Amino acid sequence: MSSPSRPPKIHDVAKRAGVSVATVSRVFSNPDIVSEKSRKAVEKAVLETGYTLNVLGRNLRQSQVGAVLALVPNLANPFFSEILAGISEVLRDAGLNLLVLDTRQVDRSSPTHGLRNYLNRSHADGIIVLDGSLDPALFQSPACPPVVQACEWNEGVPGARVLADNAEGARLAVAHLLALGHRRILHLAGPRQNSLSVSRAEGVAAALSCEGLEPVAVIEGAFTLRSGREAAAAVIAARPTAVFCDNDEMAIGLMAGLAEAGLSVPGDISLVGFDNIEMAAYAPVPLTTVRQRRAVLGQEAARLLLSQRDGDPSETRVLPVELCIRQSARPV
Amino acid sequence: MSSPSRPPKIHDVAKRAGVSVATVSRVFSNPDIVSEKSRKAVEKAVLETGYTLNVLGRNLRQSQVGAVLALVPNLANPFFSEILAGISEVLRDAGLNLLVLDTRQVDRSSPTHGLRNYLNRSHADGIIVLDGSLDPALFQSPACPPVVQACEWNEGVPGARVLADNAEGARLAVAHLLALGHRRILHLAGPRQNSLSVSRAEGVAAALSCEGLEPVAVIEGAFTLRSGREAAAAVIAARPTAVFCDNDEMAIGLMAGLAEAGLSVPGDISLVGFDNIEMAAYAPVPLTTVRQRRAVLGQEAARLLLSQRDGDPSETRVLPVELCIRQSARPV
DNA sequence: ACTGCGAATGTAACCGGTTACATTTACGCT
DNA sequence: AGCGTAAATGTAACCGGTTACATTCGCAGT
Repeated sequence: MSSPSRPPKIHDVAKRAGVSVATVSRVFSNPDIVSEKSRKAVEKAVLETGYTLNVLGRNLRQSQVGAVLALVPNLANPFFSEILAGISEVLRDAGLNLLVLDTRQVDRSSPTHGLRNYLNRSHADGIIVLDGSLDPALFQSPACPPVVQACEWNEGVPGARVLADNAEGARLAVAHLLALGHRRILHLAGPRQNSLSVSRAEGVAAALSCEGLEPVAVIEGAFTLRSGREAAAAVIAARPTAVFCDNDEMAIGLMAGLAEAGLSVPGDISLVGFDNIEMAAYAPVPLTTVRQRRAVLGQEAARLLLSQRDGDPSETRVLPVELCIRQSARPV
Repeated sequence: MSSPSRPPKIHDVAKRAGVSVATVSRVFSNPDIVSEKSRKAVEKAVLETGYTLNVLGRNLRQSQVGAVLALVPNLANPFFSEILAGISEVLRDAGLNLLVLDTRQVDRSSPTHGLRNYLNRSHADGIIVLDGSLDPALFQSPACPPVVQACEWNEGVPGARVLADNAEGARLAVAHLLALGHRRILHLAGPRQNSLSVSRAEGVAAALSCEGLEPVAVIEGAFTLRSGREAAAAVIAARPTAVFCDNDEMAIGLMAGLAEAGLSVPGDISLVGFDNIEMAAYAPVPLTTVRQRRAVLGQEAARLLLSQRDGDPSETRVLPVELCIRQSARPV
């Protein structure tokens, strides 16, 4: 449309439309306060020049980035993708972009490089932390934007939290096994220091203590398929009649490991998982598990971040979970 | 450390260190050209004031965003998470951030809103497109930054491409089935217009034509577990001895559907998938499939984008695939 | 005609860095 | 001492918008 040389600036549009730059700016940010006549003139000039707003200029002046950073422990882990989708959805409606950073890929501790650089108002307008293993000191800086923790959490980190009712979910799962008559129940847990593992262990203990029981063993896994399979030998050695797994992937891995050892699920051992990933229904034996709505969790995290940014006090929101009964657990 | 009022600016640091703002700036961007003495003074002043660089200012001046945008068809689909991880890794090493946008969540066509706003130099320094179904006209604007297509692609979109050797993968899979003696082979494909489906269909045809054969049927699915399961009835009706599925999820879904119908894999029907998702090895019957390295694909896409940004000509890179033999396919 | 007032618009400072260019400094050499 | 040159530093313009504040305009009321 115009000279092919350099991209048109707001100034060019203003000159062409016969108005000031302020008016052009207002047409973009607050069209209602400019007269019909000027507005039309500006819109025409925009079309003629092919002008597009340079967001960098606006962002600098308004001291905002227009993006929120999500810190995920492992971007390749499908568990997080649905949470991210929920986050993304809410952010988009608020006109914000989603930045994603894999905390594994980044130097977590260096005082001057690595993660610290990202935790800055000029990098993101807010941060959603899905990784409970980060140093809380990182978030103490006055330059750090508002923070919301989702899914996993860490006591030292300030700001709102949104999490599934992990203890209740584990309690439901184990209560289900107890109701089926199981007494020798094993807990295939996540990493010891992980906040999810801790609260799920509480739920397990709560359910078992009603009957005066304890787990026949607690085995530590890594939330992965492989670690589930590798736990099979140790599980068998403990001779449980049922296993509660801290997530579905370990449960499915364990299923494979038990099959290799010639044991059948649920014939020899009953299994309950956690998360209700889509694959749970398609496992060798459809998996009884605890559903947590990951998309909702992401949405809620984004909403909390937005309201925190607007000055609302930070709160902790606990999302309900429910038992999803399939075929991997049955009476002794 | 300093006044709690407003965050320190580069000017404050300069005054404190007794140097000019230019020197401070140079300490950050090019420390080698400033004298030892000044450098120490600046570093000391930075610590004392708690100064942190405001990236917005720098970005505006340098007309760069410091981020690359990835356009994914469905963020909740775990297939993409590993690609994103690969992209993220390379970008991080180049000092760039990863922005993610779910193209489902966004108005694809509006001329003034939706996607178009994002395809702008002031939004991202480059774009990686993982969605082959976008209108190529979107990328024609002179304000659009460099584009790389990965995985799926669209002929009309300019720029480099990186893709797995889909045709070869499909050919390998079907040749494997032929070698096992299968003659009645069915193709459970992706959506008809999808670029992956198209090239995989070519590979299927290439392998079959060597024997003068054609698929006994082609069924269109949606790359999902559910669509695989739902295809079971139509599959059975066509009476194949083997099925090649365009991805692992449909294969696993189909496995479930066949089991419900009382058919065994590979006893009654052999199955081959595509992708080698982690779950493939843990399916009810470990799935023979075609491996494509998704992380590598993402890395390569990011590398191509970087070199394209540096002025290198855009090229198309085809990544090798390999057959991964497990237990879901066996001789007739 | 004059005043008052709200709506519309314009001017110019400002956001916080980077960097071209000018200037100063340090130092070796005749 | 005088000069030339390279290294180090400083000054101020610049990136491209937004917005506080001042100004002008339009119109109703007396």
